[in-house]
Amino acid sequence: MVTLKDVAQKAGVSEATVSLVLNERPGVSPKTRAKVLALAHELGYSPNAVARSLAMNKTSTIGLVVTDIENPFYGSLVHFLSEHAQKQNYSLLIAASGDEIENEDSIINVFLSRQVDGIIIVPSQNVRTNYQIFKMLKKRDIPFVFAVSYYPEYGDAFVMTDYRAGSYKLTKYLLSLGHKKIVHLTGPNSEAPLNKERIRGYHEALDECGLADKSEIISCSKADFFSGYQEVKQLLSVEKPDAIISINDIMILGARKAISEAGYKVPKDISIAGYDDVSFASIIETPLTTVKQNIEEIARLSIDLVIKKIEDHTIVRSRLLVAPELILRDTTAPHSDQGA
Amino acid sequence: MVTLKDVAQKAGVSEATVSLVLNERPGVSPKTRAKVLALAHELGYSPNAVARSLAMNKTSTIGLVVTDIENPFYGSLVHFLSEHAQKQNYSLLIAASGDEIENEDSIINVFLSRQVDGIIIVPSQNVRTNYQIFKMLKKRDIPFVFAVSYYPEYGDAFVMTDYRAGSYKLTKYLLSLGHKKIVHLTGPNSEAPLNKERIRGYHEALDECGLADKSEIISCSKADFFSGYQEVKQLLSVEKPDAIISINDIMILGARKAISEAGYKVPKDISIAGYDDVSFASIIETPLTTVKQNIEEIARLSIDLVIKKIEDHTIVRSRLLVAPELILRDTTAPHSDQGA
DNA sequence: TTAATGTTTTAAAGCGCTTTAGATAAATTT
DNA sequence: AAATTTATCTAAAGCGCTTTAAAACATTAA
Repeated sequence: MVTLKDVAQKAGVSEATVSLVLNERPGVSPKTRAKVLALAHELGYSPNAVARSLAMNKTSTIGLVVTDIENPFYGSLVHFLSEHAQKQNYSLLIAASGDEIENEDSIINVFLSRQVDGIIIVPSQNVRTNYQIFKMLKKRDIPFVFAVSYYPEYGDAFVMTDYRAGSYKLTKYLLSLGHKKIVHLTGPNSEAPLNKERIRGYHEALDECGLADKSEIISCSKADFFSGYQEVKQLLSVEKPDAIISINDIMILGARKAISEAGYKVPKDISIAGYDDVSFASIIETPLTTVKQNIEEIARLSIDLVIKKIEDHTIVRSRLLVAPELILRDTTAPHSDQGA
Repeated sequence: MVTLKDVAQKAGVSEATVSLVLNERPGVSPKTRAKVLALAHELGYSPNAVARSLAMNKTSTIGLVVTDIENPFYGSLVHFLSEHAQKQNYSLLIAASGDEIENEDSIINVFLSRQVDGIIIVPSQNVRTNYQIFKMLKKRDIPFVFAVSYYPEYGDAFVMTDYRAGSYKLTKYLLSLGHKKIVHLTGPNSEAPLNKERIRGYHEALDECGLADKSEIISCSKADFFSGYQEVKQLLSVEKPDAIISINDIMILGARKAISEAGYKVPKDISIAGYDDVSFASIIETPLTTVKQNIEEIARLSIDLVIKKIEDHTIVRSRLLVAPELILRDTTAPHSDQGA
């Protein structure tokens, strides 16, 4: 392995000089600069970032703890986070928590040990009872930001979709189609921002139309396909709503399965809509009406925010909401009372 | 920040002793060991992995360069890689190449600069013309393994599905249903192992049934939904095959769209099958017959292999093929000649 | 009691870099 | 030509850890 020292010796200058050259710092003559550069190239010198980090007390590394990369939504998020981090010359240390709270904590500790400059957390949707770790991060002044979700009381930076607005828009749209009974499928922890804000938007829309009494929230034990299927199967055995919406795209596909099995057609008998607009939403047989989260924007803002916090340590609070977009496809149709 | 030195001073011992204790090395009395441990805990000492790496010339970090995490298949792979790396006390530095060859190279260089202990490469499917980087890795004796795909001439370690076997099984199955004309949709670079081996399996199965002359490969410009749609639309305007298979699940959904638009029913008129068994394959309206890759196994073997290479530098070659599994769902049915 | 052996402990060097303060050389001013 | 100023360069310390070789101490054997 060729080190800075080697370059210095070959070039007949001090290590300090080589360091200055390689970091494009002023105070070295064009002549020596050229000589050093040539030699470095010739020897195939590649700086040792570990040594550099130790000396500078900065690793140019961001730690990313993410619940579940398997989920295409998070996969996409990781993709854009990686892309933007690279652009800014940061590397990403990534670890999947598998949606387990304890894993989150231990991953964060590993990150700290590895001296990451900042941390991006895509938190588990499970219920957390112990917030020690975030208090600690704050006390130790480690820059961290929440992406996609967050804990309202802890951390003063997050980036996520304006869930309220998304659900509001979607519900309004369904109401405009003449639907009255719109059932909202939600995840297990209805206090999680991911669920709560969506429900808020839903309620606001209903209220505005004087349909508050039609509100029906069904809380699924897990926010997955099977859970959506089961809950809707159960639901349909007692009543037939006009429409069903959900906090993600996957659960609503489970719902659709139950709907088909019950002998109803989508969207003729029941309109359905998802949330997220994951990759498959547009390519399935009946493309899904859904609310698209601008994942790339969330990723970009998250990276920028954490870097900002790293570089000027003075940021107070920034809570960024990214506007969602209503994507109309084929699973929603006017209520059968209204003409098609 | 509390350092090893702080702990040493408080405990009234040397830094060397503290180091021995913290690394659970012999040669220190139980008494001092206890004292040091207690103090370390009390002070909230957390070792600085960067300093450690520099001293030991080992980072316990694996660099992962992956084409496209957005693709649920790779997302899932990354998930399991992360999980297994954590279990073995390695961290993962991840970067997405966005399927661009040049990015792959520059990412690898960043990894080298960061002194990763080894590299896992999930290569782009684009055609590579310059293999310098792999030669360099080899020359510098950097452990690296290819996952999911590989370059036959470069690198002596890879882990991937036995694509040949998967396509063979699937084709055999379709033949057993009475189909004769089975069209195979493949990606742009038919020399990439990902495509080549699949085609081999397909041909072997046809040959065995004396149907070699029925073989038809359609090469799509990109291995995505739209490309699958277009090629099959074109195909159906001239002939109607018995079945269509593909190198992944996404393209075959494109194909299905074209099939529907042409007025055919799946699977009554045309059977279709994908490859990969990505998450959505089972939850769409008509669940997809496909070949499941054992992603978790691929991930586990990749991590184990690279770590093995890191720890005992003597491995020669290991080319691991993971068995795929045929998943029968609802998009395949007997040929209409045969009774249902 | 001394020598020999074994156990614990530590001083010091080193990992590859950055940075600071001072040395040296060159350019400018009087 | 000497005195300043300015531009280049470098010695040395330091980042937080590991490791080696030797020192210090305790134990056992002779």
